[in-house]
Amino acid sequence: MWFRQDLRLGDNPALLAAAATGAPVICAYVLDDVSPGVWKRGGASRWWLHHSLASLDRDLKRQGGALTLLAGDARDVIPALVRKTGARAVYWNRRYEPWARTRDEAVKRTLKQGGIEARSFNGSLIVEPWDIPTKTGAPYKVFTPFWKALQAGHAPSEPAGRPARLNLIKGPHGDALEDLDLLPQSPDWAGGLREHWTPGEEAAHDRLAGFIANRIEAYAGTRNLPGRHGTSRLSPHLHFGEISPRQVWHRVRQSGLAASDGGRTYLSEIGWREFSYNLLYHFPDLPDANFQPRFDRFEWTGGPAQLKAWTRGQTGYPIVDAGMRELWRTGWMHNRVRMIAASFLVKDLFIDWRQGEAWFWDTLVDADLASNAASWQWSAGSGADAAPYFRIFNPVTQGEKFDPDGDYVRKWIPELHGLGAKQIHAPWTADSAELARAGVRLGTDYPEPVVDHAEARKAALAAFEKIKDAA
DNA sequence: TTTTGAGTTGTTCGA
DNA sequence: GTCGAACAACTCAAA
Repeated sequence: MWFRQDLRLGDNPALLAAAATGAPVICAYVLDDVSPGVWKRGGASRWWLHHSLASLDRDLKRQGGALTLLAGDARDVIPALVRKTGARAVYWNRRYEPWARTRDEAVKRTLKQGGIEARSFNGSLIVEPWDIPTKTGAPYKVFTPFWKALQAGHAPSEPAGRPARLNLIKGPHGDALEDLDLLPQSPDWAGGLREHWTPGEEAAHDRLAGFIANRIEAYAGTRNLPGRHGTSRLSPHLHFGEISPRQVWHRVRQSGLAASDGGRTYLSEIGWREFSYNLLYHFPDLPDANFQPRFDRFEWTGGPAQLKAWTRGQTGYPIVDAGMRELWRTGWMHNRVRMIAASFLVKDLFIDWRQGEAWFWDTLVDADLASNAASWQWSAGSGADAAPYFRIFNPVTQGEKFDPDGDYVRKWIPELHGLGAKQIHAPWTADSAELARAGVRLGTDYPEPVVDHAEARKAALAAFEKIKDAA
């Protein structure tokens, strides 16, 4: 059993099939930093992976097995492991990243040439991207019809539990987890991650249960409020396959809330994950190239200084900076704020969305090639079914609307703590007495805005106008 | 083949 | 303060 991004024992099709053979099963994980090229896993994601592997190894040991850890190009490592162990078959759950598809096909070919059975399964998606075409056979490019078709024709079957009889044996000694170098050493910047997250299958189910018990009913409204704990925070668990979308779907149904506003809205977010994978599969350039080629002519005039202000949370727009600091500290950012921060990078700072995509890739614990690429292209306006060009978020209005008391900003930008709700999203509008009372020296404790949003908006509209004709 | 209806998440302006 | 319209035109998906 070759584990990849399916780090769970429950509802794991490849593991179930391996168990069903009755043969002894060796469990392996390969840290392959070679095959992904530029899309090698980022720092925050590596931290998560470390702990998720540790968790899976503990679970396997309880069943008499263990996880064999190996590093290197899976095209070499997997066949070598087969030779060493005398394995007769290798089972795994599919991945959809372009580099992973190429790699896995090669592994499969090599194994089959050697007379080894190689089987892959669907362990990550409700519907395989090739199983949900439009009536003309083309892939869906618009979310709503895609989601309708999925619900009508591809509702997932009941999730399976853990294999009832699993004959695990220990494989050869591989690398020690510590030697895979997944954790930051000097400096150890993972303190905020440890505070906020517990990787692993059990924690994933706890998160989901807590969400369904306490938050899903009000989700349609509270999901937009970054100062409240209104979302499920399941994204990293889903990314690593500690829980399957099918399990999520059925837990929500079992709760009886699937048809409520909150339940429907939440399940549609699972739908967006599916849609992103559908796009990535059919358009493998999605992470690297504008889906709409006319965006190739867009003039990205923002430079390194602006990018630095954005990544450090020093743009002078509190809602943007709060989000960027939450990301840096916890490896996660609230979805509403992701949209605001993305809109700001692209439409206020005129920086190519791919730079934002790369930053998120490195800093998010839930960094996922499909979701990250599809969402950045959506925000930039360059994607399939993207936001209309005139949809430019106003960071002040958004802050006032979705963080009305300023709690979220105060949490992540302590230097603005003394400002009231009226000024906290636009500190430059406070008069000098108010600033003095709050103990804020603008330009010293907290930056002046790096750009004037009203001007930037006009410039963005003009820039979009320029690339409008001739698609 | 042609037609028709629709398309995640917003902002601004003027009445 | 509130509300509706304008912001473009295009592409997608299905009838």
